[in-house]
Amino acid sequence: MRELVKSFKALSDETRLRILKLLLERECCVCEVMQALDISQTRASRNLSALYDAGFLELRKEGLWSLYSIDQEGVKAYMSDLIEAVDKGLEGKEVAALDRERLRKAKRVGPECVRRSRR
Amino acid sequence: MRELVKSFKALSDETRLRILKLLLERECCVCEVMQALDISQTRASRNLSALYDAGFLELRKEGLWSLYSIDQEGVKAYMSDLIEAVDKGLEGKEVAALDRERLRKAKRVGPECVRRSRR
DNA sequence: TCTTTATATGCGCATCTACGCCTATATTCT
DNA sequence: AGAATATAGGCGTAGATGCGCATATAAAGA
Repeated sequence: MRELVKSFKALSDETRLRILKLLLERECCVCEVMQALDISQTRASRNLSALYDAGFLELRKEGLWSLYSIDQEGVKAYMSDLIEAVDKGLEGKEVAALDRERLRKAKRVGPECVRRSRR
Repeated sequence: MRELVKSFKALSDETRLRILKLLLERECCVCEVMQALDISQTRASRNLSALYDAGFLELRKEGLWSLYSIDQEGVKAYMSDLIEAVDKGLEGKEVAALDRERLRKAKRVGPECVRRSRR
């Protein structure tokens, strides 16, 4: 689950999505990214790193260039994590002690948790 | 694309993922969510709203309760957006003027964009 | 009507995030 | 070696985010 949060964080930024869009076309160096998206070098570099750290990109060094490209395996892993998570209800059960019927019968029409948590 | 960023933002929080996990089990009121996840009322309410605003939840009022549940249609829409986005390279082309070969031939071995953007 | 209870929200604060500026590092060319 | 260039990273800051506290609102029930 923690892994999923990390992936979603990496994807919840317009600049990074634009970078992904660009890299879906083809492998690019930082310079090309900054040109194509008309953003600063720092910004391009930082966001590429972020996507890399999240496992969405591959990095290949060639001379002065850092060539980034989509990491097919990483994306595949993300997609299958996502699908599996939904499939099995995001791992384990969170419900546990939850039982609305029981609470209803226990006199109170609903849990008076607010009050309890206040004092 | 903007819509996707919004969705990813909503999903990039552990509390909200736990809420989704819970709601995959069954519909819950705010009280139940705060109990099951052992979080404050404010926190439960705010995060439920966030998921609702992002289109992942449905809301049904019954007496004093706000009953939240997974919005099947919303999730479906998200998944298809996601898949379609990847499929068509996240809408439109970003590459445009990008041409590494051209740049290579233009004397410079690589774009000297850093320098250019500095002054 | 008065009380209880569930939920939502304004305010303030601590923290996180994105990014610009500047500089260090590394590689290549002369 | 010295110069040019591509990239990364430190530092500072503005803005976003998460959340607790207190309170407003609304729906029942007594």
